[in-house]
Amino acid sequence: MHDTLEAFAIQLIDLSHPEPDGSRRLIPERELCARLDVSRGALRERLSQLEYIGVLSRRQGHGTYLQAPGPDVIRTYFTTMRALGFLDSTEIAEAREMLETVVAVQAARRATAADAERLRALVDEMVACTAAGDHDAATEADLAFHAGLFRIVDNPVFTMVHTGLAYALQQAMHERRARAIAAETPDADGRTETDTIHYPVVDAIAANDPDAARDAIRRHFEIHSLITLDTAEEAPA
Amino acid sequence: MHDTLEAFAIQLIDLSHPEPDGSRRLIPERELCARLDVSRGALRERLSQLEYIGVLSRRQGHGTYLQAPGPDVIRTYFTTMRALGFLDSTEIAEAREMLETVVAVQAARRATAADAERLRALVDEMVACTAAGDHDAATEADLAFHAGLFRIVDNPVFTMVHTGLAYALQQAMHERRARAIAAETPDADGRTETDTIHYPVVDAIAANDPDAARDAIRRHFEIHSLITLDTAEEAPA
DNA sequence: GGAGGGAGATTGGTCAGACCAATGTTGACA
DNA sequence: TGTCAACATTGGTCTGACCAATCTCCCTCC
Repeated sequence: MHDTLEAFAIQLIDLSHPEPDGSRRLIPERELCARLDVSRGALRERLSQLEYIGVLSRRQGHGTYLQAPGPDVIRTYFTTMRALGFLDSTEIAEAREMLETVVAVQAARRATAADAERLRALVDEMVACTAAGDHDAATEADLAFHAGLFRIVDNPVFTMVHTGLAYALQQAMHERRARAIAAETPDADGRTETDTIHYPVVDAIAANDPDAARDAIRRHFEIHSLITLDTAEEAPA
Repeated sequence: MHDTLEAFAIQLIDLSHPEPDGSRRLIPERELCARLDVSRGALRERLSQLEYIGVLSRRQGHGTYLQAPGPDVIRTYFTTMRALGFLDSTEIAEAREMLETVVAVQAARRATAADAERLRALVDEMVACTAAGDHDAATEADLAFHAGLFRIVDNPVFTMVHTGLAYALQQAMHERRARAIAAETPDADGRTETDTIHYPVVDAIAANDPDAARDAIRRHFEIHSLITLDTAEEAPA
């Protein structure tokens, strides 16, 4: 078992059979051991690594499957690094904002009218939730809006990284949003600045105007940044 | 062992002792099993996951250490996904170019004169290598230049992601560069377009001009893109 | 005949103990 | 004092067994 993980993974393809849903079912672990001439313990160590990165799932009493990883594959990666103090929230938040900026610009280049409408609907929903006092739902809609930007650009690497960063920041984002809401004075329509700042982003994307999108998302982060939210974490070292 | 990986990792901190180099040495596996009330096999499955993401290293006959992950932690992640066909080179290349674009812009905001000089030296070296006919060394210098952009911005998330993407593209990049060099006609100084296109990036960064940096890096990718390099890969499904 | 349920098979999850392999440590010997 | 062999430490692997969740199939009962 001194192969690289990718070499090991490739071997598994030949030791599996296709399923109707597009995944591939591996032969049972005990057979795999025999075929690869390795003990079950060593095999399971490798399988658990592949499971960790989301390309493999195991169900007791059912089987083991090779599958396309979901968008949250990188999630545990960042949350673990953050939990151990090897990344702090400031660094994660900074990366997220730079990522969203470039994605908003790219989305403005690529968005169809339908894409823009979907985005606008999400902002409308967020505003409605805020007006109704349901801040948790509003935060959900907020997250959906940002995920929507990535959906337009439709690059799996960016989507995975962004999803992972969003998870790692989730706690901080909820707290920050609650604080922002509390500090803001709603206008006549019950909208907070946090809500309305999203519309220029939608407008720019609907107009396919990358430069306007860059300005709008930048203004958004100016009043809604998570950077420097908490820097008091300490590394375990 | 139904904890999340980050919860498990946090437990380990208390079961380790600091080392002079800043890492933390875990107590032996057999003791860990007893303390965590779990079998060695199950424990090792978890440890191998942490090892995979680079926050833990194991040396036979030596010990197990918690450590800060290096910049290449995400490498196996992308290479494995690519090997299994869940990511293709086009997607990886696109992400890399968008990432480098935003990083070049940010670098232009933050770069000191010393930063810019380091970058310029790398391009000079690349040009010298090309002129001397050492295309491998030139490619190395090229990679170092792009890594240098990330060093200026100094965000560990971006650095990790970029390093991982670069690894996953390494083969493709070498091939592409060899092809580009072969197709180009050097100018009077023996410089190819691939070489000289880097200087405007350095100039923009030295001038702390983000907009110029964006234009320069975009022009760079227009003649040096890896996107659509190969799209003939097939998913194992 | 159809629905429900239980026995058994399948398969991943865990455990225990042993031995192998690499590394570090100690102390005897030249 | 330097060298090296024996031993201790520690991660790496193997074997075989049993547990737990799930599925399959057939029997029973309505």
